[in-house]
Amino acid sequence: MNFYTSEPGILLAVDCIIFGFNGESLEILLIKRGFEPERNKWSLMGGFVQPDESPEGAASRVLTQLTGLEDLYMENCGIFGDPKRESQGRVVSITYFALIDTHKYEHIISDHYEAKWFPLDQHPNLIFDHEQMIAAAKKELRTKAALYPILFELLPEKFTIPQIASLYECVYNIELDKRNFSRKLLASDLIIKLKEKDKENSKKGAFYYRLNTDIYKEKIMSFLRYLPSWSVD
Amino acid sequence: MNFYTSEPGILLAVDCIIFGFNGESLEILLIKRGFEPERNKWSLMGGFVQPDESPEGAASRVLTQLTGLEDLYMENCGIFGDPKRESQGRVVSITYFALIDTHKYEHIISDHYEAKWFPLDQHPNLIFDHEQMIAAAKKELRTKAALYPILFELLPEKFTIPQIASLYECVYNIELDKRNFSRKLLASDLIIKLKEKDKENSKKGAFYYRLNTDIYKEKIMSFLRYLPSWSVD
DNA sequence: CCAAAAGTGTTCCGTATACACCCATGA
DNA sequence: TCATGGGTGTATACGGAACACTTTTGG
Repeated sequence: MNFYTSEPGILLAVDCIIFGFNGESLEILLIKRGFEPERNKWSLMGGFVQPDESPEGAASRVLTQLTGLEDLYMENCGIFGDPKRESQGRVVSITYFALIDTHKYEHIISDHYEAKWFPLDQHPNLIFDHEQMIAAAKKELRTKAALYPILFELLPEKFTIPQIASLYECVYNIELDKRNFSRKLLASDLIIKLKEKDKENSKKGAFYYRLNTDIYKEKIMSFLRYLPSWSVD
Repeated sequence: MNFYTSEPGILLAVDCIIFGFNGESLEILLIKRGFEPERNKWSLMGGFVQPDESPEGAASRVLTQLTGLEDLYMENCGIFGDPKRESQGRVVSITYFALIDTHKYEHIISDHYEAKWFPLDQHPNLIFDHEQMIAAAKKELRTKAALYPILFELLPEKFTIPQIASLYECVYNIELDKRNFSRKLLASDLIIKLKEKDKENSKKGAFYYRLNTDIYKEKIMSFLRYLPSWSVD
Protein backbone atom coordinates (compact mmCIF):
# COMPACT_ATOMS: atom_id res chain seq x y z
CA MET A 1 0.00 0.00 0.00
CA ASN A 2 1.25 3.42 -0.87
CA PHE A 3 0.04 6.55 0.90
CA TYR A 4 1.45 8.86 -1.70
CA THR A 5 -0.61 7.89 -4.74
CA SER A 6 -1.01 11.46 -5.92
CA GLU A 7 2.74 12.05 -6.12
CA PRO A 8 4.57 11.93 -9.43
CA GLY A 9 6.68 8.97 -10.36
CA ILE A 10 10.20 9.92 -11.27
CA LEU A 11 12.65 7.33 -12.49
CA LEU A 12 15.72 6.92 -10.36
CA ALA A 13 18.99 5.76 -11.86
CA VAL A 14 22.62 5.43 -10.86
CA ASP A 15 25.68 6.10 -12.96
CA CYS A 16 29.18 4.99 -12.06
CA ILE A 17 32.41 6.83 -12.69
CA ILE A 18 34.96 4.04 -12.55
CA PHE A 19 38.51 5.23 -11.99
CA GLY A 20 41.55 3.13 -12.67
CA PHE A 21 45.29 3.74 -12.64
CA ASN A 22 47.64 2.11 -15.12
CA GLY A 23 50.87 3.42 -13.62
CA GLU A 24 51.06 6.33 -16.00
CA SER A 25 47.71 8.03 -16.03
CA LEU A 26 44.27 8.00 -14.50
CA GLU A 27 41.66 6.25 -16.59
CA ILE A 28 37.93 5.76 -16.61
CA LEU A 29 35.98 2.75 -17.75
CA LEU A 30 33.25 3.53 -20.27
CA ILE A 31 30.76 1.35 -22.10
CA LYS A 32 29.00 1.48 -25.41
CA ARG A 33 25.40 1.81 -24.48
CA GLY A 34 23.40 -1.25 -25.49
CA PHE A 35 19.89 0.17 -25.48
CA GLU A 36 17.81 3.09 -26.63
CA PRO A 37 17.87 5.99 -26.42
CA GLU A 38 21.43 6.83 -27.49
CA ARG A 39 22.28 3.20 -28.27
CA ASN A 40 25.90 2.59 -29.30
CA LYS A 41 27.19 5.83 -27.89
CA TRP A 42 29.80 5.90 -25.18
CA SER A 43 28.50 6.45 -21.69
CA LEU A 44 29.07 5.73 -18.05
CA MET A 45 27.90 2.40 -16.74
CA GLY A 46 24.54 2.84 -15.08
CA GLY A 47 21.17 1.35 -14.36
CA PHE A 48 17.85 1.95 -12.73
CA VAL A 49 17.26 1.58 -9.04
CA GLN A 50 15.00 -1.42 -8.53
CA PRO A 51 12.15 -1.57 -6.01
CA ASP A 52 14.02 -3.88 -3.69
CA GLU A 53 17.36 -2.08 -3.59
CA SER A 54 18.85 1.16 -2.34
CA PRO A 55 20.72 3.50 -4.68
CA GLU A 56 24.04 2.27 -3.26
CA GLY A 57 22.82 -1.25 -3.81
CA ALA A 58 22.01 -0.45 -7.41
CA ALA A 59 25.42 1.09 -7.98
CA SER A 60 27.10 -1.88 -6.41
CA ARG A 61 25.09 -4.30 -8.53
CA VAL A 62 25.86 -2.39 -11.70
CA LEU A 63 29.56 -2.34 -10.87
CA THR A 64 29.65 -6.06 -10.28
CA GLN A 65 27.75 -6.71 -13.50
CA LEU A 66 30.38 -4.88 -15.46
CA THR A 67 33.60 -5.83 -13.71
CA GLY A 68 32.84 -9.09 -11.99
CA LEU A 69 34.36 -7.56 -8.85
CA GLU A 70 32.57 -7.18 -5.55
CA ASP A 71 33.05 -4.80 -2.65
CA LEU A 72 34.67 -2.12 -4.72
CA TYR A 73 35.40 1.16 -3.05
CA MET A 74 32.51 3.37 -3.96
CA GLU A 75 31.23 6.74 -2.95
CA ASN A 76 28.37 9.01 -3.83
CA CYS A 77 29.60 12.04 -5.71
CA GLY A 78 26.62 13.85 -7.08
CA ILE A 79 22.96 14.02 -7.97
CA PHE A 80 21.87 14.99 -11.43
CA GLY A 81 18.24 15.85 -11.54
CA ASP A 82 17.64 18.65 -13.99
CA PRO A 83 14.18 18.07 -15.44
CA LYS A 84 15.60 18.31 -18.94
CA ARG A 85 18.78 16.31 -18.53
CA GLU A 86 17.42 13.42 -20.57
CA SER A 87 15.28 14.34 -23.53
CA GLN A 88 13.37 11.10 -23.47
CA GLY A 89 11.99 10.93 -19.97
CA ARG A 90 12.32 12.20 -16.45
CA VAL A 91 15.24 10.48 -14.81
CA VAL A 92 17.15 11.59 -11.75
CA SER A 93 20.56 10.03 -11.60
CA ILE A 94 22.69 9.51 -8.54
CA THR A 95 26.37 9.16 -9.33
CA TYR A 96 28.97 7.09 -7.58
CA PHE A 97 32.67 7.00 -8.20
CA ALA A 98 34.43 3.68 -7.85
CA LEU A 99 38.12 2.99 -7.52
CA ILE A 100 39.54 -0.19 -8.92
CA ASP A 101 42.90 -1.78 -9.44
CA THR A 102 43.12 -2.07 -13.21
CA HIS A 103 45.04 -5.32 -13.04
CA LYS A 104 42.23 -7.08 -11.25
CA TYR A 105 39.83 -6.03 -13.93
CA GLU A 106 41.96 -7.29 -16.78
CA HIS A 107 41.29 -10.87 -15.79
CA ILE A 108 37.57 -10.46 -16.02
CA ILE A 109 35.77 -10.78 -19.31
CA SER A 110 32.32 -9.32 -19.33
CA ASP A 111 30.90 -10.32 -22.69
CA HIS A 112 27.69 -8.43 -22.19
CA TYR A 113 29.25 -5.02 -22.38
CA GLU A 114 31.58 -3.37 -24.75
CA ALA A 115 33.76 -1.64 -22.19
CA LYS A 116 37.02 0.17 -22.56
CA TRP A 117 39.44 2.17 -20.46
CA PHE A 118 40.12 5.73 -21.57
CA PRO A 119 42.66 8.21 -20.23
CA LEU A 120 40.69 10.61 -18.10
CA ASP A 121 41.42 13.55 -20.33
CA GLN A 122 40.98 11.83 -23.66
CA HIS A 123 37.68 10.07 -23.69
CA PRO A 124 35.04 10.15 -26.40
CA ASN A 125 32.01 12.38 -26.22
CA LEU A 126 29.44 11.09 -23.81
CA ILE A 127 25.68 11.10 -23.71
CA PHE A 128 23.48 13.40 -21.65
CA ASP A 129 25.31 15.09 -18.79
CA HIS A 130 27.82 12.33 -18.24
CA GLU A 131 30.64 14.77 -18.89
CA GLN A 132 29.56 16.88 -15.94
CA MET A 133 29.22 13.77 -13.85
CA ILE A 134 32.84 12.93 -14.49
CA ALA A 135 33.90 16.46 -13.66
CA ALA A 136 32.04 16.30 -10.37
CA ALA A 137 33.49 12.89 -9.60
CA LYS A 138 36.99 14.09 -10.31
CA LYS A 139 36.53 17.00 -7.97
CA GLU A 140 35.10 14.82 -5.26
CA LEU A 141 37.91 12.33 -5.72
CA ARG A 142 40.45 15.08 -5.19
CA THR A 143 38.76 16.39 -2.11
CA LYS A 144 38.33 12.98 -0.52
CA ALA A 145 41.81 11.84 -1.42
CA ALA A 146 43.32 14.90 0.23
CA LEU A 147 41.67 13.93 3.50
CA TYR A 148 41.58 10.16 3.37
CA PRO A 149 44.03 7.63 1.93
CA ILE A 150 41.50 6.22 -0.52
CA LEU A 151 43.82 6.23 -3.53
CA PHE A 152 45.32 2.96 -2.34
CA GLU A 153 42.21 1.34 -3.75
CA LEU A 154 43.61 2.05 -7.18
CA LEU A 155 46.81 0.12 -6.54
CA PRO A 156 47.59 -3.59 -6.39
CA GLU A 157 48.17 -5.35 -3.07
CA LYS A 158 51.88 -4.81 -3.43
CA PHE A 159 53.03 -1.41 -4.53
CA THR A 160 56.08 0.81 -4.33
CA ILE A 161 56.25 4.31 -2.94
CA PRO A 162 57.21 5.83 -6.30
CA GLN A 163 54.03 4.26 -7.67
CA ILE A 164 51.85 5.95 -5.07
CA ALA A 165 53.63 9.21 -5.57
CA SER A 166 53.02 9.08 -9.29
CA LEU A 167 49.37 8.29 -8.63
CA TYR A 168 49.02 11.38 -6.48
CA GLU A 169 50.74 13.38 -9.15
CA CYS A 170 48.18 12.20 -11.68
CA VAL A 171 45.17 12.86 -9.51
CA TYR A 172 46.22 16.38 -8.65
CA ASN A 173 48.19 17.16 -11.74
CA ILE A 174 51.22 18.34 -9.83
CA GLU A 175 54.77 17.34 -9.27
CA LEU A 176 55.73 16.02 -5.86
CA ASP A 177 59.07 15.84 -4.15
CA LYS A 178 59.21 12.07 -3.95
CA ARG A 179 61.71 12.20 -1.12
CA ASN A 180 59.47 14.13 1.21
CA PHE A 181 56.42 12.23 0.08
CA SER A 182 58.06 8.96 0.93
CA ARG A 183 59.05 10.08 4.39
CA LYS A 184 55.65 11.46 5.16
CA LEU A 185 53.94 8.29 4.07
CA LEU A 186 56.26 6.06 6.07
CA ALA A 187 55.80 8.20 9.15
CA SER A 188 52.06 7.62 8.90
CA ASP A 189 52.40 3.90 9.61
CA LEU A 190 49.93 3.37 6.84
CA ILE A 191 52.11 1.03 4.83
CA ILE A 192 54.25 -1.98 5.71
CA LYS A 193 57.54 -2.71 4.03
CA LEU A 194 57.98 -6.07 2.30
CA LYS A 195 61.22 -7.87 1.58
CA GLU A 196 60.77 -7.87 -2.16
CA LYS A 197 61.85 -5.14 -4.54
CA ASP A 198 60.44 -3.94 -7.83
CA LYS A 199 63.35 -3.85 -10.23
CA GLU A 200 61.39 -3.11 -13.37
CA ASN A 201 61.44 0.63 -13.10
CA SER A 202 64.90 1.32 -11.80
CA LYS A 203 68.27 -0.29 -11.37
CA LYS A 204 68.39 0.10 -7.66
CA GLY A 205 64.87 -1.17 -7.28
CA ALA A 206 62.13 0.13 -4.97
CA PHE A 207 60.82 -1.88 -2.06
CA TYR A 208 57.28 -3.13 -2.24
CA TYR A 209 54.86 -2.20 0.48
CA ARG A 210 51.42 -3.34 1.46
CA LEU A 211 48.67 -1.42 3.17
CA ASN A 212 48.37 -1.61 6.94
CA THR A 213 44.66 -2.32 6.80
CA ASP A 214 44.07 -1.84 10.49
CA ILE A 215 45.27 1.71 10.33
CA TYR A 216 43.71 2.26 6.95
CA LYS A 217 40.28 1.31 8.16
CA GLU A 218 40.25 2.84 11.57
CA LYS A 219 42.29 5.94 11.37
CA ILE A 220 40.81 8.86 9.61
CA MET A 221 43.76 10.61 8.25
CA SER A 222 44.51 13.93 6.83
CA PHE A 223 47.90 12.48 6.13
CA LEU A 224 48.36 14.54 3.05
CA ARG A 225 48.34 17.97 4.53
CA TYR A 226 51.79 17.79 3.05
CA LEU A 227 50.35 18.42 -0.38
CA PRO A 228 50.33 22.03 -1.44
CA SER A 229 47.34 24.24 -0.88
CA TRP A 230 45.52 23.12 -4.00
CA SER A 231 44.34 20.21 -1.93
CA VAL A 232 40.74 21.30 -1.81
CA ASP A 233 39.33 22.39 -5.08
CA MET B 1 7.16 10.18 -24.29
CA ASN B 2 9.11 7.95 -22.03
CA PHE B 3 11.48 5.28 -23.26
CA TYR B 4 11.70 3.59 -19.92
CA THR B 5 8.15 2.41 -19.45
CA SER B 6 9.15 -0.92 -17.99
CA GLU B 7 11.14 0.64 -15.19
CA PRO B 8 9.74 0.90 -11.68
CA GLY B 9 8.46 4.18 -10.34
CA ILE B 10 10.10 5.18 -7.12
CA LEU B 11 9.03 8.30 -5.29
CA LEU B 12 11.70 10.90 -4.80
CA ALA B 13 11.62 13.26 -1.86
CA VAL B 14 13.86 15.81 -0.19
CA ASP B 15 14.30 16.47 3.51
CA CYS B 16 15.96 19.52 4.97
CA ILE B 17 18.13 19.72 8.05
CA ILE B 18 17.87 23.39 8.97
CA PHE B 19 20.61 24.58 11.28
CA GLY B 20 20.44 27.78 13.29
CA PHE B 21 22.58 29.39 15.96
CA ASN B 22 21.10 31.31 18.85
CA GLY B 23 24.41 32.52 20.33
CA GLU B 24 24.53 29.72 22.84
CA SER B 25 23.87 26.50 21.02
CA LEU B 26 23.24 24.98 17.62
CA GLU B 27 19.61 24.37 16.84
CA ILE B 28 17.53 22.65 14.22
CA LEU B 29 14.14 23.62 12.93
CA LEU B 30 11.57 20.84 13.04
CA ILE B 31 7.92 20.69 12.08
CA LYS B 32 4.91 18.77 13.21
CA ARG B 33 3.98 16.71 10.21
CA GLY B 34 0.65 17.74 8.77
CA PHE B 35 -0.25 14.67 6.76
CA GLU B 36 -0.39 10.91 6.91
CA PRO B 37 1.43 8.71 7.53
CA GLU B 38 2.86 9.75 10.89
CA ARG B 39 0.73 12.91 11.08
CA ASN B 40 1.42 15.16 14.07
CA LYS B 41 4.81 13.68 14.79
CA TRP B 42 7.94 15.77 14.70
CA SER B 43 9.97 15.53 11.54
CA LEU B 44 12.30 17.35 9.22
CA MET B 45 10.74 19.65 6.68
CA GLY B 46 10.49 17.85 3.39
CA GLY B 47 8.51 17.30 0.24
CA PHE B 48 8.34 15.39 -2.99
CA VAL B 49 10.34 16.31 -6.04
CA GLN B 50 7.92 17.54 -8.69
CA PRO B 51 8.16 16.70 -12.39
CA ASP B 52 9.32 20.17 -13.30
CA GLU B 53 12.00 20.64 -10.68
CA SER B 54 15.36 19.24 -9.71
CA PRO B 55 16.01 17.84 -6.24
CA GLU B 56 17.88 21.04 -5.31
CA GLY B 57 14.94 22.98 -6.64
CA ALA B 58 12.59 20.98 -4.48
CA ALA B 59 14.72 21.52 -1.39
CA SER B 60 14.90 25.21 -2.09
CA ARG B 61 11.15 25.45 -2.60
CA VAL B 62 10.46 23.56 0.60
CA LEU B 63 12.82 25.81 2.54
CA THR B 64 11.17 28.94 1.26
CA GLN B 65 7.73 27.56 2.03
CA LEU B 66 8.70 27.08 5.64
CA THR B 67 10.89 30.08 6.35
CA GLY B 68 9.84 32.67 3.81
CA LEU B 69 13.54 33.13 3.06
CA GLU B 70 15.13 32.66 -0.34
CA ASP B 71 18.65 31.83 -1.41
CA LEU B 72 19.55 30.10 1.79
CA TYR B 73 22.85 28.36 1.95
CA MET B 74 22.09 24.75 1.19
CA GLU B 75 24.05 21.66 0.49
CA ASN B 76 23.38 18.04 -0.26
CA CYS B 77 24.40 15.85 2.64
CA GLY B 78 23.04 12.39 2.03
CA ILE B 79 20.77 9.99 0.24
CA PHE B 80 18.47 7.73 2.14
CA GLY B 81 17.11 4.99 -0.01
CA ASP B 82 16.76 1.83 1.98
CA PRO B 83 13.77 -0.04 0.53
CA LYS B 84 12.23 -0.32 3.99
CA ARG B 85 12.92 3.14 5.32
CA GLU B 86 9.28 4.13 5.09
CA SER B 87 6.79 1.46 5.95
CA GLN B 88 4.09 2.93 3.78
CA GLY B 89 5.66 3.19 0.37
CA ARG B 90 8.92 3.26 -1.53
CA VAL B 91 10.47 6.68 -1.13
CA VAL B 92 14.07 7.66 -1.69
CA SER B 93 14.94 10.86 0.11
CA ILE B 94 17.75 13.24 -0.69
CA THR B 95 18.78 15.37 2.25
CA TYR B 96 20.06 18.93 2.28
CA PHE B 97 21.35 20.89 5.16
CA ALA B 98 20.58 24.58 5.27
CA LEU B 99 22.17 27.30 7.36
CA ILE B 100 20.10 30.22 8.49
CA ASP B 101 20.48 33.19 10.72
CA THR B 102 17.88 32.57 13.40
CA HIS B 103 17.08 36.25 13.74
CA LYS B 104 15.96 36.50 10.17
CA TYR B 105 13.60 33.63 10.67
CA GLU B 106 11.98 35.11 13.76
CA HIS B 107 10.32 37.81 11.72
CA ILE B 108 8.62 35.34 9.46
CA ILE B 109 5.35 33.75 10.43
CA SER B 110 4.51 30.67 8.50
CA ASP B 111 1.01 29.80 9.59
CA HIS B 112 0.89 26.64 7.58
CA TYR B 113 3.44 24.79 9.61
CA GLU B 114 3.89 24.19 13.25
CA ALA B 115 7.61 24.68 13.39
CA LYS B 116 9.96 25.00 16.32
CA TRP B 117 13.65 25.33 17.00
CA PHE B 118 15.23 22.63 19.13
CA PRO B 119 18.74 22.44 20.55
CA LEU B 120 20.58 19.98 18.34
CA ASP B 121 21.09 17.52 21.13
CA GLN B 122 17.67 17.76 22.71
CA HIS B 123 15.09 17.30 20.06
CA PRO B 124 12.02 15.05 20.19
CA ASN B 125 11.93 11.65 18.56
CA LEU B 126 11.59 11.85 14.84
CA ILE B 127 9.86 9.74 12.23
CA PHE B 128 11.49 7.23 9.90
CA ASP B 129 15.25 7.65 9.57
CA HIS B 130 15.28 11.40 10.20
CA GLU B 131 17.55 10.87 13.18
CA GLN B 132 20.21 9.39 10.95
CA MET B 133 19.70 12.18 8.46
CA ILE B 134 20.54 14.70 11.15
CA ALA B 135 23.60 12.72 12.18
CA ALA B 136 24.85 12.65 8.60
CA ALA B 137 24.14 16.35 8.18
CA LYS B 138 26.02 17.19 11.34
CA LYS B 139 29.01 15.26 10.15
CA GLU B 140 28.92 16.88 6.75
CA LEU B 141 28.56 20.30 8.33
CA ARG B 142 31.67 19.71 10.38
CA THR B 143 33.68 18.52 7.44
CA LYS B 144 32.63 21.38 5.20
CA ALA B 145 33.03 24.00 7.88
CA ALA B 146 36.60 22.86 8.52
CA LEU B 147 37.45 23.56 4.90
CA TYR B 148 35.19 26.46 3.99
CA PRO B 149 33.98 29.43 6.01
CA ILE B 150 30.32 28.48 5.64
CA LEU B 151 29.40 28.99 9.27
CA PHE B 152 29.06 32.71 8.65
CA GLU B 153 25.73 31.85 7.10
CA LEU B 154 24.49 31.21 10.61
CA LEU B 155 25.34 34.68 11.84
CA PRO B 156 23.70 38.07 11.35
CA GLU B 157 25.21 40.62 8.99
CA LYS B 158 27.04 42.20 11.89
CA PHE B 159 28.77 39.88 14.28
CA THR B 160 31.60 39.94 16.78
CA ILE B 161 34.61 37.65 16.81
CA PRO B 162 33.67 36.12 20.16
CA GLN B 163 30.34 35.20 18.56
CA ILE B 164 32.01 33.31 15.72
CA ALA B 165 34.37 31.62 18.11
CA SER B 166 31.52 30.42 20.23
CA LEU B 167 29.78 29.16 17.10
CA TYR B 168 32.80 27.09 16.15
CA GLU B 169 32.97 25.80 19.69
CA CYS B 170 29.38 24.62 19.40
CA VAL B 171 29.78 22.98 16.04
CA TYR B 172 32.86 21.03 17.02
CA ASN B 173 32.17 20.73 20.71
CA ILE B 174 35.57 22.00 21.72
CA GLU B 175 37.09 24.94 23.48
CA LEU B 176 39.07 27.41 21.44
CA ASP B 177 41.70 29.88 22.47
CA LYS B 178 39.74 32.97 21.50
CA ARG B 179 42.88 35.06 21.24
CA ASN B 180 44.48 32.91 18.61
CA PHE B 181 41.19 32.37 16.86
CA SER B 182 40.68 36.07 16.56
CA ARG B 183 44.11 36.69 15.09
CA LYS B 184 43.81 33.88 12.60
CA LEU B 185 40.47 35.11 11.40
CA LEU B 186 41.66 38.68 11.03
CA ALA B 187 44.73 37.57 9.13
CA SER B 188 42.47 35.84 6.62
CA ASP B 189 40.97 39.15 5.44
CA LEU B 190 37.66 37.42 5.53
CA ILE B 191 36.02 39.95 7.81
CA ILE B 192 35.90 43.73 7.90
CA LYS B 193 35.93 45.73 11.11
CA LEU B 194 33.06 48.12 11.75
CA LYS B 195 33.07 51.17 14.00
CA GLU B 196 30.36 49.92 16.27
CA LYS B 197 30.77 47.77 19.35
CA ASP B 198 28.59 45.17 20.95
CA LYS B 199 28.40 46.13 24.61
CA GLU B 200 25.79 43.61 25.63
CA ASN B 201 28.11 40.78 26.43
CA SER B 202 31.01 42.53 28.05
CA LYS B 203 31.99 45.79 29.62
CA LYS B 204 34.75 46.56 27.21
CA GLY B 205 32.62 45.65 24.25
CA ALA B 206 33.62 43.72 21.15
CA PHE B 207 33.82 45.30 17.75
CA TYR B 208 31.32 44.26 15.15
CA TYR B 209 32.56 42.88 11.87
CA ARG B 210 30.94 42.08 8.58
CA LEU B 211 31.87 39.49 6.01
CA ASN B 212 34.15 40.46 3.15
CA THR B 213 31.90 38.90 0.56
CA ASP B 214 34.39 39.18 -2.28
CA ILE B 215 36.85 37.03 -0.44
CA TYR B 216 34.16 34.83 0.97
CA LYS B 217 32.83 33.97 -2.44
CA GLU B 218 36.00 33.62 -4.39
CA LYS B 219 38.59 32.31 -2.08
CA ILE B 220 38.35 28.71 -1.12
CA MET B 221 39.84 28.66 2.25
CA SER B 222 41.02 26.11 4.64
CA PHE B 223 41.35 29.00 7.02
CA LEU B 224 40.70 26.88 10.01
CA ARG B 225 43.69 24.64 9.84
CA TYR B 226 44.12 26.35 13.18
CA LEU B 227 41.56 24.02 14.64
CA PRO B 228 42.92 20.87 16.22
CA SER B 229 43.08 17.62 14.34
CA TRP B 230 39.51 16.63 15.06
CA SER B 231 38.59 18.80 12.12
CA VAL B 232 37.52 15.95 9.92
CA ASP B 233 35.20 13.53 11.52
C1' DC C 1 82.77 3.71 -14.08
C1' DC C 2 78.69 6.23 -15.03
C1' DA C 3 73.85 7.28 -15.17
C1' DA C 4 69.63 7.12 -12.91
C1' DA C 5 66.40 6.27 -9.63
C1' DA C 6 65.78 5.23 -4.50
C1' DG C 7 66.28 6.85 -0.29
C1' DT C 8 68.53 9.67 4.07
C1' DG C 9 70.15 13.84 6.65
C1' DT C 10 69.89 18.48 7.41
C1' DT C 11 68.37 23.17 7.23
C1' DC C 12 65.02 26.73 6.84
C1' DC C 13 60.78 28.83 7.66
C1' DG C 14 55.83 29.51 8.35
C1' DT C 15 52.33 28.81 11.40
C1' DA C 16 49.76 26.45 15.18
C1' DT C 17 49.79 26.87 19.96
C1' DA C 18 50.54 28.56 24.54
C1' DC C 19 50.43 32.11 27.53
C1' DA C 20 51.94 36.72 29.78
C1' DC C 21 50.13 40.89 29.69
C1' DC C 22 47.65 45.17 28.47
C1' DC C 23 42.94 47.51 27.52
C1' DA C 24 38.32 49.26 28.36
C1' DT C 25 34.54 49.72 31.13
C1' DG C 26 30.40 49.00 34.25
C1' DA C 27 29.30 48.08 38.68
C1' DT D 1 39.12 50.01 41.97
C1' DC D 2 38.44 45.71 40.66
C1' DA D 3 36.47 42.00 38.04
C1' DT D 4 35.57 40.66 33.44
C1' DG D 5 35.87 39.79 28.88
C1' DG D 6 38.41 41.82 24.61
C1' DG D 7 42.51 41.98 22.46
C1' DT D 8 48.02 42.31 21.47
C1' DG D 9 52.93 40.68 21.91
C1' DT D 10 56.03 37.16 22.14
C1' DA D 11 58.24 32.56 22.73
C1' DT D 12 58.20 27.67 21.43
C1' DA D 13 57.58 23.60 18.69
C1' DC D 14 56.26 21.11 14.98
C1' DG D 15 55.91 19.93 10.26
C1' DG D 16 56.11 21.32 5.31
C1' DA D 17 59.44 22.27 1.88
C1' DA D 18 63.89 22.51 -0.27
C1' DC D 19 67.94 20.34 -1.33
C1' DA D 20 72.78 18.24 -0.67
C1' DC D 21 74.21 13.89 -0.49
C1' DT D 22 74.50 8.75 -0.16
C1' DT D 23 73.04 4.11 -1.92
C1' DT D 24 72.27 0.58 -5.34
C1' DT D 25 72.75 -1.58 -9.60
C1' DG D 26 72.44 -2.36 -14.80
C1' DG D 27 74.66 -1.20 -18.83
